[in-house]
Amino acid sequence: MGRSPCCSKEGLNRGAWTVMEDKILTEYVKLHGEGKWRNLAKRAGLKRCGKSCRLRWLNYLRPDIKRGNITRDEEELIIRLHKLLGNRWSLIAGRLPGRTDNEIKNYWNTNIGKKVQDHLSHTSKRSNQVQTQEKQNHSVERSAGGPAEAKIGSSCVVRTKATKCTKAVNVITSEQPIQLDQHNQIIETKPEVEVEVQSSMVHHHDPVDFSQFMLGENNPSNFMMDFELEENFISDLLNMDFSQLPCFEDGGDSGSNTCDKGPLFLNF
DNA sequence: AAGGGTTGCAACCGCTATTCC
DNA sequence: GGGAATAGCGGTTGCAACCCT
Repeated sequence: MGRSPCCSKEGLNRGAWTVMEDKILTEYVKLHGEGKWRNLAKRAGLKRCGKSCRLRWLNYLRPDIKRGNITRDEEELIIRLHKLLGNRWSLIAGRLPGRTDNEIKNYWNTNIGKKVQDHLSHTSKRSNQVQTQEKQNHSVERSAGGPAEAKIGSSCVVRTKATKCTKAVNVITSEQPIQLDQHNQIIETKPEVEVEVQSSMVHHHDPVDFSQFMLGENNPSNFMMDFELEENFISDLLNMDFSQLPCFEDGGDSGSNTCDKGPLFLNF
């Protein structure tokens, strides 16, 4: 395409922003608003590329930014949304007022992802014997979402760019649902989870043979549901109150909030 | 106290999508 | 319609702070 680089790097500052730079950028954005970042950088007299200015503003200088101290509620929400959306950090951040995609991504990679990894390595030891035969038959496939997603598995992840859709999907997954105890530690759960998704807004084209998505006859754990989502569908999905979903309800007695108590119905 | 290793996070990079002319 | 500019995203890197021996 012959696209020019976002900035010529000569003569531009890189690395950590100084207090003065922050002040200049903040004052300028307050005065003139966001957008046109390349011109903004020039006009504000900042020796930074526009991209860098945009990132600094969005991730650090915006007045509505909440920083640090991610609460347990927020962490649980991140886990739920990640399970649903995968590494769509910006979408996840959109559900957490004041949080940025970068912060959530970092938090996931340094905190939650680690817990999940520990959890999975622990459970994988225990289930090693059972899975040995399956591993011989199927190569381990990585999900499309990168390392963290590969660690967690993606059986409930809704891919927002896809080609096919379904009326109803019924997935029995052997994946371990994630539950946090009151000390924020991942706890063991029952291995079998039934997930059912129903949608009235997705397209109703040809019936889909879901067996084609299965990695193996009895190994749906890496199954990923692919939908072609209409704009209002994904918008509804992201605007709904996740706490109202049966899957995300506490169940009243245990503090658990995952799919271990029965089918998950997503009715749109 | 020192220095080597680890961690957390801000910033950068490369890419795609969208908008504008 | 095509190319450039801009916006936005997710993955990766660099480095300061912290921890451990």
